[in-house]
Amino acid sequence: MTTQEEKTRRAELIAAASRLFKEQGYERTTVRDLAQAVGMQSGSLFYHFRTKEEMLVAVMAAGIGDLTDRLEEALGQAKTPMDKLRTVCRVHLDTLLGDDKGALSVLLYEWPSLSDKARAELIKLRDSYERDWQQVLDEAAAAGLVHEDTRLLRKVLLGGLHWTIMWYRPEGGGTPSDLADRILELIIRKK
Amino acid sequence: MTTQEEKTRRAELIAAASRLFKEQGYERTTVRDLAQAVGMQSGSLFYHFRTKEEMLVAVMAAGIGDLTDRLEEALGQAKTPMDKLRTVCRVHLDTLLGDDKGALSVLLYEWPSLSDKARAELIKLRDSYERDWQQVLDEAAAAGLVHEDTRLLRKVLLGGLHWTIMWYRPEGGGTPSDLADRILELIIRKK
Amino acid sequence: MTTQEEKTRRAELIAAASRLFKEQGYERTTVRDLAQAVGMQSGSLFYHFRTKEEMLVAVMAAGIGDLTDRLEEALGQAKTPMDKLRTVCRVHLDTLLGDDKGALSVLLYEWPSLSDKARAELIKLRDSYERDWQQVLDEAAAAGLVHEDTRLLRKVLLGGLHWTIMWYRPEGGGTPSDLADRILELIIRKK
Amino acid sequence: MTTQEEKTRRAELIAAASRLFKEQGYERTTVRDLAQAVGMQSGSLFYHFRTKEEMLVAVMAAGIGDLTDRLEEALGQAKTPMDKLRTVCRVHLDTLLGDDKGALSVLLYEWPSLSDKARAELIKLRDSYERDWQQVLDEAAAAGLVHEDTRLLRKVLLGGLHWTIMWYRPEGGGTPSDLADRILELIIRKK
DNA sequence: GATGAATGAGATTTCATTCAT
DNA sequence: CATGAATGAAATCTCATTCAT
Repeated sequence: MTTQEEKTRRAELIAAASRLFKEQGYERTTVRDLAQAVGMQSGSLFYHFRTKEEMLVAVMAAGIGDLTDRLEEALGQAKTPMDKLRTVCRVHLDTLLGDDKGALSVLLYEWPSLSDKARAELIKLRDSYERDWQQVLDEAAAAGLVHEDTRLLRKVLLGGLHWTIMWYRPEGGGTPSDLADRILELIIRKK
Repeated sequence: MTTQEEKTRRAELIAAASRLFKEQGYERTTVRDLAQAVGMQSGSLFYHFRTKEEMLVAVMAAGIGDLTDRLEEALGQAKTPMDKLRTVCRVHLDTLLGDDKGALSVLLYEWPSLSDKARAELIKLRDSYERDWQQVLDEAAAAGLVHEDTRLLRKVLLGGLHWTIMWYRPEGGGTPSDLADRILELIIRKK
Repeated sequence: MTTQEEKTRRAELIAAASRLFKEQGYERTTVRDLAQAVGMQSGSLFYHFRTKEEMLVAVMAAGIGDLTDRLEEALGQAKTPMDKLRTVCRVHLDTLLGDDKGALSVLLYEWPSLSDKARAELIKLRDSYERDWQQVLDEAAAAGLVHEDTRLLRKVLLGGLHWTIMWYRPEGGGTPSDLADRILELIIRKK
Repeated sequence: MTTQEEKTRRAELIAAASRLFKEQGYERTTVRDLAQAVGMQSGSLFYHFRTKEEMLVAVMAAGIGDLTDRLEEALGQAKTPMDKLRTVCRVHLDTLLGDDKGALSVLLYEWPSLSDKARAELIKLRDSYERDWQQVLDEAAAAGLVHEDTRLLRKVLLGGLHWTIMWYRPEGGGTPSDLADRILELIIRKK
């Protein structure tokens, strides 16, 4: 029960932090902003998290964990290399640009705000996500769908997708999935 | 003479700010850090710049201005669409990853730190740079070298290039120009 | 209880600020002075007041509010026009020159230190006090006690009273009430 | 010649300081404001005045000196006690409220900004002015025009006149001389 | 006489964090 | 679990003043 509520409160906090860190940036978001967003006093936050950075880490970990989960679930239903390729791109943009809290964009753009220690922890999670991507790209390359330098392709394509957050506007820009498909077109080799 | 020295001092300050903002981020760099880097007292900074943000803007304006200059000069010597394509990518990565002060990476990654007013000023400069890119991509598409959705391609390719700063390491990664060529390969259509 | 303590702490701060602003002037009083006077760190002040100016406004509002309260209470016990006339003068000088914290003299002499916004808020309070004066003077004029240009008289007499703070010395100067009576003599017509 | 120009420059500075100290207050006026108002750099001020306070003293001394001069000249032409009474009031308000630079109001309202040492110097000048007033009031009392407690009357009347600067507005308020006459009415005994 | 650059002390304010209740 | 108050270090910025040129 207590644990239940604890989980709830923590989750609320992480959701609020995601949103605020995304909107205003980590450094510019104060502990008071965070507390106010969930209706508590700033001192109370420190019952749930030991430091502000711990909140940032929690947001990021939730972001990357959630993303990986979504990806693996979606990949389970994709059969062909082409299907899988489409899936990785769509899931990435749906998560990044969809109207969820924004944990993924915090992960990307507040990376330099992390201390070295915190970074190490998160790198593992990120690597696991990128491993999934790597597999999909390798299969696609084997099928002649994309350039065979898949390690480079992974980094560049992910970079291109990440950057969409700087310019994508839902109004008149199509859905994130549409955009993912159009971007994929740019790097697909003719069959 | 006076103007000369003024330029020198201001330029020194901008160079130091570029470096520090890149290394530590804008928010985490204090005016004391900045002052110390050029050997003055923190109060003296404000003789040259009215606010810390004004320094950020100066760094960014210098970064994008310098980049545009370099690009236009280099494009003057490029003849074919393919040459031009290679040029825009190379100049971009040389500037971003080369061992200069890092003004360009500050421009990219501290964009959210700007006030709306400051942003407006810089958008003009950025647009001018992107217009050059657009022309090159349009020519390349006309020659069948790249996908014809050049507006999207511009954004995605630039995003991919921008992101290299997150993972590129000079040791064993080839030169920035090499990397530019390899990235270009990923989106070039067969001739 | 909490409210009680809150009130206490805030009141302490206002009292200290009254004294210091009176003694040294608003601009020359630092927040460190203020904090030290109540035994806290300078940063802690900003838990209670958002800015230094907010403290000035609080001092002034307390000063004028207190003065109006005293006046209205005292007027309740005055019967004749002459009694009332004596009352307004006495209350004014007792408050201004009496050994309370000095909020009223801060109100008078730091008026130009206020921002326009803050001033507007206080003008209402001041007007309410001057309305009480106006009534008393009007009654006195009707009774032939003072010159009938009561609006001018109000301003000039109040000015004369305000200015006493520049020269009144308790030692050998009589009490503030005595002084009030003597000043009143200067403008009384008919006995 | 040099002395001539020196005088000119100094006078310019004092005039500008009068105006700025009156408009913004002494503490809120920066040395840069002052310098800019006469078209020089802030460092150059210190050739003419050793400190900022020295400028304040110069403004005040000029203010009180000028006032005394005007008064003594005007008194020379006044014959009767009543004439003289009118003269002291008119000269005072003309100088205080007239559209000159405002040195007199600076004298009155920035008095607390002075260091003790500077104050001592100015007190002499002020006393000389008040002695002139005292004589006029004494004559007037002897003639039965005003209350015989002339020392108190001097202080209170001067206070009332000083305070006009807080509320007098040229538009629709009559001239300063008119106002002086009306104020005089308030304290004149029946003829 | 004047300037431009710098100084350096100090101002207000911010904010993550602590802790008694 | 939460609060309200406070801490204290540090941040940006201000400004009278100095001084070499």
